[in-house]
Amino acid sequence: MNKIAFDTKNCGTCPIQHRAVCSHCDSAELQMLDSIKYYRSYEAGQSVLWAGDHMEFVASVVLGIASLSQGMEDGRTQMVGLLLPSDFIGRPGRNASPYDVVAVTDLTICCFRKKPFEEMMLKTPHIAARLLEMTLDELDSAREWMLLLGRKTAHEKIASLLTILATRDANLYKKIPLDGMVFDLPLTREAMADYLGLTLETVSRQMSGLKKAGIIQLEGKRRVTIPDIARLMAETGDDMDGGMLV
Amino acid sequence: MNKIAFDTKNCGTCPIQHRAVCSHCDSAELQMLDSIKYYRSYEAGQSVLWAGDHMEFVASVVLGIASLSQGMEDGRTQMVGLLLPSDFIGRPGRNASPYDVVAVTDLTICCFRKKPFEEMMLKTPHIAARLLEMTLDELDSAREWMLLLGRKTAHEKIASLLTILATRDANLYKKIPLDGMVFDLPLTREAMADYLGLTLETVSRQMSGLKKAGIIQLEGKRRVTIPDIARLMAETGDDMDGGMLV
DNA sequence: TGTCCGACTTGATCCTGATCAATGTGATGT
DNA sequence: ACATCACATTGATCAGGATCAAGTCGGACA
Repeated sequence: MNKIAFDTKNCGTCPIQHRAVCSHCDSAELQMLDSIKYYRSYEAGQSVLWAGDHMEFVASVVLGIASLSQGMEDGRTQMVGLLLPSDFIGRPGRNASPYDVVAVTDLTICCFRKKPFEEMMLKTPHIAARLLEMTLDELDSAREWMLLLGRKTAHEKIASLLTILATRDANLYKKIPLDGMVFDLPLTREAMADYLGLTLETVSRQMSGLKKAGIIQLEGKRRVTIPDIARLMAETGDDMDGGMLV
Repeated sequence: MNKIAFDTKNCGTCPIQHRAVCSHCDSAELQMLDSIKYYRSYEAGQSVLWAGDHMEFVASVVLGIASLSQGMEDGRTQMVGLLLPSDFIGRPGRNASPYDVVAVTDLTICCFRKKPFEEMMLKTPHIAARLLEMTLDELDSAREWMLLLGRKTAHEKIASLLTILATRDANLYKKIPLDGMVFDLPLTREAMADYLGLTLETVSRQMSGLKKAGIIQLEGKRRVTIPDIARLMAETGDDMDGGMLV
């Protein structure tokens, strides 16, 4: 998944988003980026963009989580992207978002005015290269997600999501994925359902099932303890060798 | 979907794959690409690459259709990509395919040796830009596909697939999508099922259903006639305004 | 001409997850 | 302390697709 490390040195006041687009920033580039950037913050549940909205910026997630969703007329919705700190919003050469972008948790993004950002991209090829790399990573995770949506059972879907969230949390805080780990679900049951292509009732039932089976413990609605991560991963249906293909 | 037009002028002996990676080829670039390329052909059903295989090339589809699939241990598989002429196979900076690549129809691809191709990419930024554009297009269609897998009924899935294949056929031969159009399904029922996250029996039943409803006509197993494309599209569940977001 | 085989169709039944409905829980504010 | 509200759980029932099991069709080949 090639995420940017959560590390503030080298990049001054706005580290994450700079390094998200550029891992070899020189000071001229930093200065350029600084001059075209501004921040926006949203509360959990707020909409950042509606599908079809004009976008005058591209942006990078600084703090919190955002989702991309596609909707159908009758109200059915499917989440198609989950954006974490350092992930990129928007697309060079596109003026409108084809997706709803929603703040899942409280969210801060760093926006870059589109026109100058695109000009800068033309002048600094390694920014384009970095974007290509990030986009290919996103494509890979979209394809993994397609397998989940098309072929996994509700049970496997939930186990997969918990594994993803747990692993992500472990990486974020630079812990090795550990048995006995505790973390807070950043998603409501409804958001989990949208992610997994299920109803929120099914999500709730499956969570209760995993709890009864002793695979997870729940404290309140959001706090999850995973006593034995291998046991959870055994429920995902995934290949266990897990060797990342480079 | 930003596909390359099926047009041979300007690009000599190997037009499609060159223009797939480069819409502004100059002769030095063409010469360079020529020197590192070779062709491979496969029969329908043959495997091009197994997941995990070492890849010494990147490639571009010249003729025919290939699929990317993910498998699970127990044999369940999900198609995650359908590659048409001009589509790109492989990823700069990656040595093994994470997917099974299979020739859906008879297939010819044009391979470029990976090392020199990557070196060339570094020297010619518009190739990287073109790859970024293509990758973003693929990401968009993957996300559309996720909505289909997660939220559409079997009925809507089939209608969507037929619409996609019909539209694609119409574009390929530069016909305006037309009522009364006839085309051959390039996919077996099983491949359709893998594409849609269904079983082949369900695919078959839904096809029969559409036929009984008079929305499509079937001659033999593969030849499809669509008397009224709007009527088919009404079954997809999709937004009808269809304005491509640029 | 027959038979063989793979691709497809159709039928009967089962089961997972959706739907509809009621209830529970905890945080917030008054 | 209580009302309120959003979020979550649980139950009862239903239905869309999966599964298991025969059959059909059409082309290749002896």
